[in-house]
Formats: sequence, structure tokens, C-alpha cells
Amino acid sequence: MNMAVQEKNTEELILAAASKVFTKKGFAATRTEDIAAEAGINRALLHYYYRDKQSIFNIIFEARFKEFFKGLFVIFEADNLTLFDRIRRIIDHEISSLIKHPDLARFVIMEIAQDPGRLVEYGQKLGINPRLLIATFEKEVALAAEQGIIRQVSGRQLLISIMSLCVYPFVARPIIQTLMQVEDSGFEKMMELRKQEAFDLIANSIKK
Amino acid sequence: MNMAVQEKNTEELILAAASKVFTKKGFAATRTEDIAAEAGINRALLHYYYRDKQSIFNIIFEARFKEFFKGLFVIFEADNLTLFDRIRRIIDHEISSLIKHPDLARFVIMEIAQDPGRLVEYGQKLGINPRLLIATFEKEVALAAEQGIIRQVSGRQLLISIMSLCVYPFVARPIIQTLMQVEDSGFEKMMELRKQEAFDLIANSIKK
DNA sequence: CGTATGTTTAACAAATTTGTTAAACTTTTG
DNA sequence: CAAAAGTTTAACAAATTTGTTAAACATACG
Repeated sequence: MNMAVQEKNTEELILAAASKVFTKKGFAATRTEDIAAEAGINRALLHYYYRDKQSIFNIIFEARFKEFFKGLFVIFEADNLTLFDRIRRIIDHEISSLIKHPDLARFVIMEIAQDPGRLVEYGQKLGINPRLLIATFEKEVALAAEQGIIRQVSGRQLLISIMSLCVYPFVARPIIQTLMQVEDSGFEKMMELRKQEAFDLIANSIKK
Repeated sequence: MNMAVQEKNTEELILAAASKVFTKKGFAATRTEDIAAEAGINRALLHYYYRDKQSIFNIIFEARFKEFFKGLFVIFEADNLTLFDRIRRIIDHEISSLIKHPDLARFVIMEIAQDPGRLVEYGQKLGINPRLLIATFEKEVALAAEQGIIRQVSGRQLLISIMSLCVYPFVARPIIQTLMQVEDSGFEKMMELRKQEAFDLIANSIKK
């Protein structure tokens, strides 16, 4: 028994366990037994609370989906920011979030790749409109270019670059850590440094 | 029957089908029936040629693993290159390769994440030593900094940035295409442009 | 106390997936 | 042609996974 952490009731405990296992292994490779074991209970009890594996997955996926795309919302936050400050915020938020939630990006990307329809479906379900956010960002970039604040640049490519620099290291984390022989703590330190690194990269490339 | 494409014998046809299905869905979500169907044959015949699902997967994974890490070898190629030219080559090769092999990066990353031990195992099996390549790259970066060709910069972060800019768009491709509403051809065009885009980003950030 | 709720155990049925086999049929090839 | 190799069909057993159930047990609570 884990004495330290047990403020949660069983229902939440199962979800927490499911989140962990699904996020790590994906839907297909996850066994209901894995979830039960992770929660320290048995499969019977798991079904006492939840209909089936799929329904648990849906709950988890919705939460993780939301978490992952929350990063994009930072684009909107605070109207009176310069483009540079906005980019800095996006990067900071994205990396901080992914440090806190290992495997989040890989999980969401992999499951969406399995069925891209989910992206639209869950976007609507959660009232998220990522397309609008992207369009907004593109407009802001175009405006900044017109005003001579930055050089002419494709908003889409820029956005993809920002996301790449932030998200990819976490997606490829097992490869990076193995090849570069860094522990979890070392990796997280690298990612903290990466905030500045990524911002400089982007800022240098768009400034006039 | 597909009359146009059938220079392959059944054995290879099965592997091609398996490659396609495994790469798209991953090991756990792939059914042997899916592979047989993709190859236009039945499961009995599939087992006539191959012992089991796992043995087919091993063959495919080895090939894909090799393909994916071939990108890193470009670091070594041609001794008398400037760092800038080398980076340009890495980027060009990486993006060209991923345009030709959709889902390659996602597949390899996903399966290594499931079991990072594979990275070491298959690296040895194929006589690939990615750590050496990374070390070599780091040395070259350090040297260039000493010589005043570039500013002082972490070789690791630089390498991660290069890979991020090239690989991430393909990993997140389903998301990008859905949100930015571009077809395959449009995406590939974006990626062609990305070669220059990514190079400029990197070059600007390290030049003095 | 005793009743409701939560939990475990164990067993089970159903569904899915995998791998095998035998027989028949087709194509290749000596 | 005749044998060999390739392929399909159909059926099957085994293993795995899923979801259900009933009974017993534990705990919380009125």
C-alpha cells in the first residue's frame, strides 16, 4: 500500500492509473489488467466503476487532448503582447507543460495519427477551435511583417517551427535520453535551457 | 488483381504489406489479418512464409530503424565539408527521406518508446553507433566555435533543434494537415520549402 | 447493531486473435 | 505429362483478452 498518496477515491484512482498506462502504451497495447494493477485493484472493481476499456479511454483521451491543445490557447492570451512576447510565452508554456506531463505529446499525436477524425470530433466536443487560433496567429505575423517589426515570413512555417522546437524533444525523449545518456533530471534541465534556446532561434530568424 | 504492380514475389509482397500496416498502426494494433488483406492473400499463406507476427515485425522494424537512423550518418559523410554545408545536407536528407517514407519517424519513435532497449539492441545488430555520431557532431561544433566560425553553442541542443525542425512536422503530420487543411501534395510542398526555412533558422542562430 | 456500499475472489462465457492443419485446387517446372 | 511448389478454403485448437457474475468479505454509516 502506498500510504503517502491516497487522498483519491477509487474512481479517480482508476482514472489516474488509466491515464498513466494509456499515455505510456497507447490504447491498443494497454490491457485492462495493466490499469487495474497500476491502480492496485482488480478488474472486477474496475468494471464496477466503468463500463469498459473504451469508455475509460475516452475520458482519458479527452482530458489529455485538452491538456495538449491548451498550449495553443496561449496564442490568444493577453491581447496587448508583442509578437515576440507572445512567442516567448508559447514556448515557455509548452515546455513547462511537457516537463510536467511526460509522454503527453507522444500519446496525443499517436492516437490522433491512428484516427485523425478524433481531432475534429474532440475539438468540437471541447469547444476548441484550433483552426481559428492558427488563423489568428497567421494574421498577427502578417501584421508584424507589414509594420516592419519582423521580416516577411510564413506564419504557418513559423508556427510549425515553434512547435517543433518545443514538442519534438519530448516525443523523441526515449531516443534522446538513450543516445545522449542523460537521466530524467538531466533531460529536464536541458529542456529548461531549451526555452531560451528555442526563443533565440525563432527570434533571430524573424527579426529584421 | 493489381496488374500494374506485381514484380514482387509473395514473400516480398508480404513484407511490403507488413511494412505498410505496421508502420501505420504499430505492432499492438496490427492484426495478422490486416497484413494478409493488404498483401491480397490469406493468413494461412502468410504463415507458410513466416513463423509468426513477431518475426515479421522484427524484419520490418530492423529495416525501418536502419532507414530512420541513416539520417544521422549524413553527419559523417564527406569529410571536407563546412559545418554549414553539413547541416544543410543533414536537413535536406532528413526531409527528403521523410517525404518518401510517410509515417517512418512516428513508427520508429513510437516503437522505441514502447521499449527503449530496442534502440541499443538494433543499433548493435546493425553496427550503427549513433552515440559516436553525436559525439562527432559535438566535436565539430566545438571546433567551429573555437575557430570563431560560429558563436559558442551547445552541440546537443543544436542537434536536437535540427532534428526537431525536420522530423516533428512529419510526426505531427495528421494534426498539421487537419488543422491547416492541406492535402498530401500541399504538405509535401511545405516540407520542400522547409528545407531552406530550417536551414536559415539554424544558420542564423549559430553564425557570429 | 445491521444495512448499504465497496472490494476481493474465483469462476465463467464470449469475443478476438493467433497459429496450425488437412484437403483441394492452381500454377510452375522438370 | 507428372511432380513440386504455391495458394485457397475451412476448420480447428490454443491463447489472450474482455466483460460478467455470484459469493464472500470488509468497511462505512445510519
